[in-house]
Amino acid sequence: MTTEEKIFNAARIVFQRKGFSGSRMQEIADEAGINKAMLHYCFKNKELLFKAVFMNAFGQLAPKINEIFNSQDSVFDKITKFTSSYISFVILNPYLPQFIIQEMNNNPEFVMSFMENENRPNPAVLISQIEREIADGVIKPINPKQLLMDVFSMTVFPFAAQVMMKGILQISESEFNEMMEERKLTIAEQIINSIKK
Amino acid sequence: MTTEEKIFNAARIVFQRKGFSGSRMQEIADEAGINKAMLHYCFKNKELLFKAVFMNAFGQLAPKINEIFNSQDSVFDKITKFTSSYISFVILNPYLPQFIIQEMNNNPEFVMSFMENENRPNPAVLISQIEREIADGVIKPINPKQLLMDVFSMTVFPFAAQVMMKGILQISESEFNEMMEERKLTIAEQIINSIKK
DNA sequence: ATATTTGTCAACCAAATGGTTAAACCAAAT
DNA sequence: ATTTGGTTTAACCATTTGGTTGACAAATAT
Repeated sequence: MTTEEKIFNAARIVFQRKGFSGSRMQEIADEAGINKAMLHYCFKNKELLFKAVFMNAFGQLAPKINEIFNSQDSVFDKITKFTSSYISFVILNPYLPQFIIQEMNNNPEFVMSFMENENRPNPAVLISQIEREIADGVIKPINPKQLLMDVFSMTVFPFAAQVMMKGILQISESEFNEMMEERKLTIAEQIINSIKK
Repeated sequence: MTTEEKIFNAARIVFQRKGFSGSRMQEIADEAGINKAMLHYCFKNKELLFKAVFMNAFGQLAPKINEIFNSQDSVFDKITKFTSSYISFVILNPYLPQFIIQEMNNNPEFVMSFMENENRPNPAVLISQIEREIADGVIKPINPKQLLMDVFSMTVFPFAAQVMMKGILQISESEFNEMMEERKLTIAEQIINSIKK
């Protein structure tokens, strides 16, 4: 593993746990097991290092989502594929959702700036498809954006609010993961049931 | 408005927007229109000021939730009341959910410590009630904790991930609020439909 | 072999930041 | 009028923190 990779991985761990302003360059250096000066040698400064980590995180998710959203599948299939593959991925990267949401809230303009490129999750195609399937009588008349919000909510929220949900529901790490595995199968079914005609 | 109140309100605004580590004492002082030394005169230090703000935020939500969860209503009525009154409240305090979730993630041990007292959202009663109604054949056999997760997800997520959802769905502040008003009525109906026998 | 570039570090620096202090201010009590 | 108590401030302090420098080692090229 190159030094740059060591730094990047360390930065990912620290930034995702503590956010941009809660993270210290020294802590990242320690985590990477190298000198603090190396951070600046490899990544210029904190902001650029953060940007690299954030865009990598986002860049892992967005294409996956777009691929599903823009495929030739039916709306029902897209919902099924999205929930299942999103949960599979995020179980392996449990800090990602909260990390992205947090930094977007704390620093909207900074984040939104590189939210414009073609790599952002773009549901435009899916939305028209939903409208078409409504017109065709396959789906009940609903607001497509509300449907998308439902899908994201049911899928992403448990991870984003993981600590809180564990606290409220009094469940352990492993119980939580079991519940998420279960959700992989149930969420889509439930949502589809509520919108199919 | 007393100085202490001015400080507290300023702190609430700044902390909720930028989180604990992203907030500066000077910025809070400026927002309150007073000298920085007053912060320390009134609230000793940053941590205690933050604690006051956080516990106030949490203290506004938890009792509301418990009141509904522990009432004499049916499960269906509880779901309806929760979603509707939660959304009404949070529309007026849109930064609250993300604030609470963020600080819980960034600082689990600190937050979990006062998650032990009687003031935390406690769904124990509701969970047994769900089990009873399942046994009685009113509700389909489901995992009660999954049901709670669904309710929280559908209700809280759009606010917690507000900035991201606005970005992805390309909606404005006012469109967002309209959607939330609509959700007040539809979410409960949708969830109830998916679990009623 | 030698020069040159690249990688790595200990020590250092300037700015930011949380926190303190001592004096001034002011209203109420004497 | 003077004292007294809490309130408010400007100036200051110690530490933390992001970032830099110059020396030195390890490759890489000539």
